[in-house]
Amino acid sequence: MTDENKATTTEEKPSLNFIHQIIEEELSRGKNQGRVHTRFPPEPNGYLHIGHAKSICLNFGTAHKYNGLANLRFDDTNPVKEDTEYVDSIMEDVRWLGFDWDDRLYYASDYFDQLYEWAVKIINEGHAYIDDLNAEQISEYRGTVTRAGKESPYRSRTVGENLDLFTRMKNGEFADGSKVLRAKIDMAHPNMLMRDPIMYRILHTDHHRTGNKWCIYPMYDYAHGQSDYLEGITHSICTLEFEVHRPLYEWYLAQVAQGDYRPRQIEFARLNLTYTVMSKRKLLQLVNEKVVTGWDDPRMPTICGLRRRGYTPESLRNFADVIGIAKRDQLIDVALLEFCVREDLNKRSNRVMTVLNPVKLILDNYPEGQVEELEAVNNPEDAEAGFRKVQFSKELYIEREDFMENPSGKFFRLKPGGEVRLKYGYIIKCEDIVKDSEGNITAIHCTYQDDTRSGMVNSNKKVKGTLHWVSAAHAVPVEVRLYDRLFAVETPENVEEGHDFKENINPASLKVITAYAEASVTHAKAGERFQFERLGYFCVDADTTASHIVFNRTVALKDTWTKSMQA
RNA sequence: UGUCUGAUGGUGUAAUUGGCAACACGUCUGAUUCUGGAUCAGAAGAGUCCAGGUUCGAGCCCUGGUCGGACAACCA
Repeated sequence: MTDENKATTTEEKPSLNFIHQIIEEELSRGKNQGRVHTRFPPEPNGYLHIGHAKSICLNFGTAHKYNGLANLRFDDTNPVKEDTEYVDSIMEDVRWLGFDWDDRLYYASDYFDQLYEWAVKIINEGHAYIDDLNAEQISEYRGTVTRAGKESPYRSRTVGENLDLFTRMKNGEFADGSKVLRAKIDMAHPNMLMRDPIMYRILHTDHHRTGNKWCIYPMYDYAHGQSDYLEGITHSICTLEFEVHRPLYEWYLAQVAQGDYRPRQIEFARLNLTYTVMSKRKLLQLVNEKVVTGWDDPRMPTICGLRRRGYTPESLRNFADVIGIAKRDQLIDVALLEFCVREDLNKRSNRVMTVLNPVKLILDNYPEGQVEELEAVNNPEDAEAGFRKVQFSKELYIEREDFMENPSGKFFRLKPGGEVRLKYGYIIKCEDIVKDSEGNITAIHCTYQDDTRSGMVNSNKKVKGTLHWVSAAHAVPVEVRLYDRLFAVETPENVEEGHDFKENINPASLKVITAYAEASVTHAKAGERFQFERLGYFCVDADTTASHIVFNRTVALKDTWTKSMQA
C-alpha cells in the first residue's frame, strides 16, 4: 500500500482477530525479537478437509502478514496409522491452496533422537518413570474427571532402574503394551492430562520414514511442543480441543527449554459446516463404506473433493478470510461457501450454453438446412475473454422447464402464444405444441422474427424472457454430474441414540444425466471451468476422455425464481 | 461432582480498549439487465445469556448465576 492510499484509508479500522491482537501486542513488547514463526502440523493419516484449509490459511497467512515464516510439519509419531500416501496428498493440497513452505518441510520423526535424549534427561532428573501397568490398569488408576487417580506401584522406581528399562524398551526387549514411559507429575491433578501422562509406548511397527529403527514412539503431547521448540516456532496455533493440553505442553517445555524463548500455544475454534461432516473418522467411513467414490468425491468436504468439484483456491482462501477466527464454536452455513465460489467463478469462467433437460423446439418459418454462426460473449464480466461462434438452426433444444403450458403468475419464459428471446439469436413466438400418447410434450413449434437477431434493428424489442438453447444438429452430448449437498439436514451428526449419521445422507446428492452442450466445449480439458448460462458453474472432470466429456456441477446459480415458486 | 473455556441480529465476525452496536452472508423491496445470474440503490432484523454492582456513561470493568463446548486412547 502506498502512503497516499494509507492516507485515504485511515478511516478503516484494523479489526484484528484475537490471535493477531496477541501477536501485535507481543511485537510491540519486542517479544521473540519481533519474530513470527508458525507451522501447520498435520498427521499423515488422512486427507485434508476444508477445516484444515482454515488452519492452513491462518498459519501461513499469519506468517505472511507479519513477515514471518510458516513450516509444514508432519506429526508422524504413530506409525500404525500413518502412510506416505497421505504425506503426498497433504503436500499437494497445501500447494494447491497457494501456500509454500520453501525448504521448511519437517517431520516429527526427524526429532526422534533428540526426543529420546530429552526423555533420558527427564528420567535422570526424576521426572519420568517406566510403568508396567497395562492399558486397562493405567486407565483405572487415572481416576475420573471428578475423582483423583492413584499412583502406580512402579512410580517409585529408581532413576537407574528407569534408565535401564527405558534403554531396553528402546532395544526391543519388551513386547508392545508391556511398558510405557510416564511423566511423573501428579495423579491427583484436576486436569486429567497431568495425571502422569504417557510419553513413550512400545510399538514394534515400521515407520514410514524411520523404518525399523525405533520400536518406541513418543506420544503427541511430548513430541509436539518439543518439535515446535526445535523449529523455533513462536506461535503454535491449534484447535480448541487442545486447550486442556496447554499446561502439559508447557510442562514438557519447561523440562528441556533453556533461555527465555518458548513457543506459545494458542487455540481457536475449528470449522463446522452445515450439511456435511468434518470428522476424519466419519469421512473415512463414507469412503470405506462406499457411500462416496473416494476421498476426492466432489461431495466430500476434503480439499481434493472440493478441487474436483471445481472450487478454486482463491474462493477457499477468501472463505477462510470471511469466516474469521475466534474461540466460540462455529457452525458456518454452507451457503456462505457457495457464495464464495460463485463470486470467484462469476468473474473468471467463460459462459457456454448447455441444455440439461431438453425438449425439441422447431422454428417453422426458419429455412430448412440453414445454419447461422452467431457471435456469443465468452464472459460479460471480463472484456478480455472475447467471443465465440455458436451454431443456430431450425431445430433446437431448450430446457423443458423453460416452457409451461398453463403458467401461473409471473412466469416469463415460453408459453403458448408467448414470445421470448433465444440468447444471441431471435425473438420467437410459440405457435403449437406436440404431445405423445401419454400427454408429454415432444416438440414445441415456434416462429421467429427475422429482424430481431441480436444486433439487428428490431433486436431491442422488449420480451420478458431470454432462454439458452442449443442447435439439435450441432450440440454434443455430454455427461453431467449434478452434485448437491451430501446430507439432507443441517447437522447430520446430531442423531438420536441408536441412529447413525449416515441416515441423514441426501439421496439426491448426485444425479448423472446426459445433456446437450454447444459444440465449443468439444476440446475442453479436465479441470476447465465454465458457467452454463442460467444454470450454474461446471467443471470438466478427470474422467473425461477424447470421446466422452464429463462435467461436474460445482454449484448452481443463485435462483430466486424457483425459490419464490417453492415458497 | 472436577479442570479448562466460551456466550453480540437467522449465520459468522467486529466495535478505536468505558462513549448510545458495525461488516459479510442470508432475507425482503426497487432499479437495471439479451443469464429470474451479475450489478446498483434501499429495508427489515440484535440492544449484546441473566441478575446485581461500579460509573455521568458498560457489549467491554466487578460479583453471583444460567446455558453451551472440550478433557478420563499406550490417537493426534
